[in-house]
Parts: sequence; structure tokens; C-alpha cells
Amino acid sequence: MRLIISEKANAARKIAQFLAEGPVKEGKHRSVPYHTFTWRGEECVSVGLKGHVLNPEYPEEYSNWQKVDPRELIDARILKSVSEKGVAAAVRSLAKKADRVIIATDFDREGELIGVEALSLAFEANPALMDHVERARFSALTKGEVTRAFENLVEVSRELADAGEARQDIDLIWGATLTRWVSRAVKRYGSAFLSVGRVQSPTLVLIAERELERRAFVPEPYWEVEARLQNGGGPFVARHARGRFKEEAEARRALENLSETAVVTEVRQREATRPAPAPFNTTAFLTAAANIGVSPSRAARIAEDLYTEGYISYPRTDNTVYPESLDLREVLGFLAEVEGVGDYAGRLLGAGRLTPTRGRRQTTDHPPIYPTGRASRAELREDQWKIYQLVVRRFLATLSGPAKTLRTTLRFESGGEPLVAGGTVVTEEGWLAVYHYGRRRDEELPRLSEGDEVRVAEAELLAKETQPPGRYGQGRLIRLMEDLGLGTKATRPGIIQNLYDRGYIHGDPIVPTETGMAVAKALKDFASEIASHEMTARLEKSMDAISEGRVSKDSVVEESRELLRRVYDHLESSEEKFADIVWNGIRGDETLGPCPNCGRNLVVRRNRRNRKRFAGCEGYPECRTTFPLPQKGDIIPLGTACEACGLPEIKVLGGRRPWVTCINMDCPKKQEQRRSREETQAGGEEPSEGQRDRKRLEKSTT
DNA sequence: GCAAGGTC
Repeated sequence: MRLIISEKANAARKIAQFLAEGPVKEGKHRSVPYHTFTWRGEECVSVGLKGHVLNPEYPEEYSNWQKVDPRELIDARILKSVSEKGVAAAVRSLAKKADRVIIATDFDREGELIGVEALSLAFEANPALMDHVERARFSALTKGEVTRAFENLVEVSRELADAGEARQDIDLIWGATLTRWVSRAVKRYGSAFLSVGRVQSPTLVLIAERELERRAFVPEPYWEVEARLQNGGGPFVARHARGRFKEEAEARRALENLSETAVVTEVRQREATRPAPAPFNTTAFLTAAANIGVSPSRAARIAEDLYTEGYISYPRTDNTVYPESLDLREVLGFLAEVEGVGDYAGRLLGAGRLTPTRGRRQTTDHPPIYPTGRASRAELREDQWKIYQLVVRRFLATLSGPAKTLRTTLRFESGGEPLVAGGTVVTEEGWLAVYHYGRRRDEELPRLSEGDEVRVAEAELLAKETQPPGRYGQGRLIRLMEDLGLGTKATRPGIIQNLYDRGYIHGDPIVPTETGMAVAKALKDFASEIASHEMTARLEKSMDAISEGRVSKDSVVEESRELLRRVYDHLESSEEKFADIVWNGIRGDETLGPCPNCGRNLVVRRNRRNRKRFAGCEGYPECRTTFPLPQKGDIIPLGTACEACGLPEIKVLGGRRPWVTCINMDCPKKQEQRRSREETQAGGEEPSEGQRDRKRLEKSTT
């Protein structure tokens, strides 16, 4: 029997269907499905893994963080433990009955490594297989590609797998060694540990540096002159053509010069075409999801569910060009019955030739993300429906014509001052009709011609300030990581989520905590190698060299160890400074704001006996001011004061969603909210946000 | 209680 091993259940099933001469028999080893069929007169069994089935880890004797010197991890042996017990058992069991094995995992570095991992399980069960291994390399899960690959079997590439293994080892060695060193230096044990890694640390540094830019930013004041003009119809807004005035006096003079009327001096119209968007690859999908308020990690999770339920295609792809083999009309056929887009899909079907847009990147491993099945709102959860709609609408947009817009610019003269008004309207909807996300409202301007006179109904001076660069949203960060080669399409959402879970960042757009800022700074100062995205770039080059047989895996890993030893030495010699930086950050996250009684800081403290936390004055015992704090969830000091009582405000993470409150249980605002709750409760209505906050504060402090 | 990479 020939055993065919692929990377995932779905691929195993499809391979069986494509190759089978006759029926495919379904079987199961415990819960792992496999497929038996005949190919070229020979019995074959196709089984799918679950990605990596082995995980690198250190031997048991290194498991104590306090007792083991982290330096030992640099040279410690690395074991591979089975991480998917069920799958491993199925592979071993099937291997016993096999006389040949074909590796059919994904055609990339990790795929080759996953194949080699599976082989180690197969050989364990049946050593005779060692001389009977072949590799099927296909880059698309289509009948044509798969049959071609199986008719042209090649050898497993030990070099390619080695490249993957070098990546694994280096990530574990650096990650584990530095995570433990930092956690020890700062004395953060248990769940409070501080993590460090090749991808997460440079990502944290990106966020921290943006925050530093914001802090260093000096806002400059400027003034604008805005006028409300009217010509019979509704009023519209025009601004002084100079835009930003740096001097208030100049702006005021311009404002005062304006007369009661303005005369049109120029009417300009410009047409523009907005081409339909390219098909979804993972990054574009995650970014679009983030823009409609679904975090990348949640979007990835939901897409995975929709994929396994058959609603959308495989969600991890770099491809932005639909393959020839994709039957666009068939997809439109079932979309014609989907709520909200049915009519649109029907019209596309009836309109004749379909010309989908194409993105820059064309790969053949997977198609771009597109809908594969009809769904109704009733059968999906609300967030699943939102994501399904996004994929469906994107697909329809890629088959639609461009949108056309008309930009009108009106110039006026009033009391010798030039004014300008602009507005854009959509003249031809095209794809915008179905893909409405982030669509701007039309800005209508009245139809005016040169020489027309309008009334200046109102004019005012606006005092503004230049703004610092914005914080990264999660979608923006995903794109930035891709540009810098950090992480992969499959891991980026998780990496970002980790930064949240470790207490390095919060909010969206992303705000680093003081601890996150401090860890980023300390790593940059004393272990700059792990703080830069260039480590990944160099690793990629080394991995190419390994896979091309130019260098050995061992020499690359050894060289990396050597570098880490030097980094480690430097860290050890700067341990105090390193720890001080991070402690300062941690203290920053525990500083809530000024004490109302003495002006010193209120900080998060714990009761010695019951370990419960509270806000206490750092002037203790001179000042004995305290306030209760919620016991559950992380507390983020906001640095703001409650407008009602003046006490510090905090954000509490954990629970279903973060909530913001001041630390004062007797705040007049809360009392006000409690009163209105009593009133509305009499009327049988929902309690408001503030009342729930009060309840939570009370509950968590008792 | 370490990382990052697959996949559910």
C-alpha cells in the first residue's frame, strides 16, 4: 500500500478524489479521517496532518526558570515532541501497512519540514519505509496539477527541510533564552513573564517608536478661515484659499476683509476613475476586516470557520489573481441567492463577459479568498455574517466596472480675499455599489458659473494645531509587518494578539503600555539584534543558502548561537540598567494620577494579607488616602481626570470589553447615573454603561 | 509559565 501524507485534512480528501480510479473509501483512525482508493492499479491511502505535528522544545531538566541559568539554553539539546497525538498515532498505524510513502505537503519550506516530521513518525513505526520515500510537488490543489505531480514524483529535499528546522531552532533558542533572561532580570515570574522573540520584539519596537515620535511632536498652532456660503439652496462650506495661517492676526484680517457676498472666479471640474479593487489575499482581507472593526486575530479565526464550513476558500494565500480554473459564473450563480447582494450578482451574470481585476502578486498555491458556498444570515453568527459579506462583496467588486467621480472646485472672491470650496460626487457607481465599506458621502456643491454671486452667511476663525503622526491601527500594522518581512500571513494576527495578551499594548489604534515602551527601549539599547526586523531578513538569506545546499543547517545555527552568546554577555554586563528601564515602565503602568489630598501619586498597591489590589497614595504612611480598584482584569492608567470629580480615570481590560471609569465610587457622575438607573428601571429599561461600571466596581471590591 | 510556524 502507498501512504500519501498531506498537510491538512482537506488536501488529503482532494488528492484522493483527483487520483482515484474508481470509488474512494472513507476510513477513520480514532478521529483522523483517511481515504483509500486505487491509483495506477495500486492501493493508496491518503491522510492529512494538522500542519506541524512535532514541536521543538528543551529537555525536562531545563524547565525550572529560577534554577536554570538561561545561558544554558543557548547550547542545550533541542527535542521534538509530538504536538498532535491523534494525527501521529494515525500516521504510525497507517505506516505499518505501507510499503511506500509519498509526501504531499505544501510546496514550501515549512511544508517540506512538516513532511520530514511525518516521515520520522512513519519510519519509527516501519523502518522499511526509509528507502521508499517520494515527494509530490504541486502548487495548486487542482486535478491537473495534482496528477501531474504524482506522475512526476521527486525526492524530498532534506536541504529545504533543514532550512525550516534552522528557523525553528533559532527562534526557540533566541526566544527562550532572552525571554527567561529578561523575566529573571526584572523578577517577573509566572504569568507576569516578559516575552521576547524574533518577530514580536521588532513589532513592539515599531509601535514604541511611533509613540516616541508622537511624544516628541511639538504641535504648531495655525488658523483657518471658514465661511458658510449660500445661494438660495442649502449652505456649503468654503475655506480661505491660503489654507493654514501661521499668524492669528493675518487670519483675522482675512476674516474681517470678507464682505457680505462672494463672487465665483473659477469653476473647475475633474473626472477621476477609481479602479475596482484586486481579489483578496490574506493581508488585504485582514486589513479590510480591521477597517470594519474586526481585529486580525478574530478575522482569521472567523475566516477559518467559514472555510471549514465550506463558505469561503482557503484563507491563507498571497495570490491576488483568480486562476483560470475558477468558474466565476458558478460562484455568481449561488451568490444570486444571497441576501443583500443577490440582485447585484444576478445583474453581473446577465451582463455578459466577466473580466475580473488582477492584483500584483500571482502565485499558484491557493486562489485568492472568494466565496465557495451560499450562506444565509440565519445560519451564521453575526460576526461570521459580517465577514462572509465582506468576502462576497469583495468578490463581486472584483468583477465590477470602475467607479467614476467628479471633483468640483469652486473659487470665490470676497472683499479681496480668495475662498475655495471643493466637493466630490460619484457619477458612476461601478464596484462602489456593492463594496460600500469606507465609502464617503457625496459632497454636493451648487451649480454655479463664473461671475455668479453668493451670500456669505457666516464666517469664522478656526484655531487648530498640527497633529502628530497617528498610532497604528491593527490593519496598518499587519501591512507594515508584511512590508518588513516580519511573520507570515498565518502568524501575524497571533503575534499582534500576543502583544496584547502580554500587556505590552492595548487599545485600537494601538497604544503601547509603559511596560511595552520600556521593554522595547531596553532591548534596543542592550540587545539591538532582537529588536530589529533585520534579523529576520538575514535569517531569510541564510535559509535560502541552506535550501540551495550552499551552507549547512548546523553552521547557520551555530553562527546564530555565537551571536546570541555575545548579545547575552552584553546583557549580563548591563543587567542593572536593563532592569531599571523596565521597572520604570512597570511603575508607570501602576501610577494612576495625583492624590486628591496631598498631590503625590496614587499607585496600584496590594493588600499584604488578602492580596487584593487598591489605589493608595505613594506618600503612605504620611498620606493614607486609598481608593478601591476592580480586582479582575488589567488596569491601564489613562492619565486623565474625571470631569465630574477630578480623580484619575482608568481603563479596565478583561471581561467582554474594556471599560473606562474613574476610581471614585462616590463620584457625582456615578450617583447621577445610579439615580437615572432607578428611574429607568421603574420604566423597565436597560441599565446604562455607567451603572454597570458602578456595579462591577462594587462587586469586584467587596 | 519560553518563540514562531503550520492548521481546527
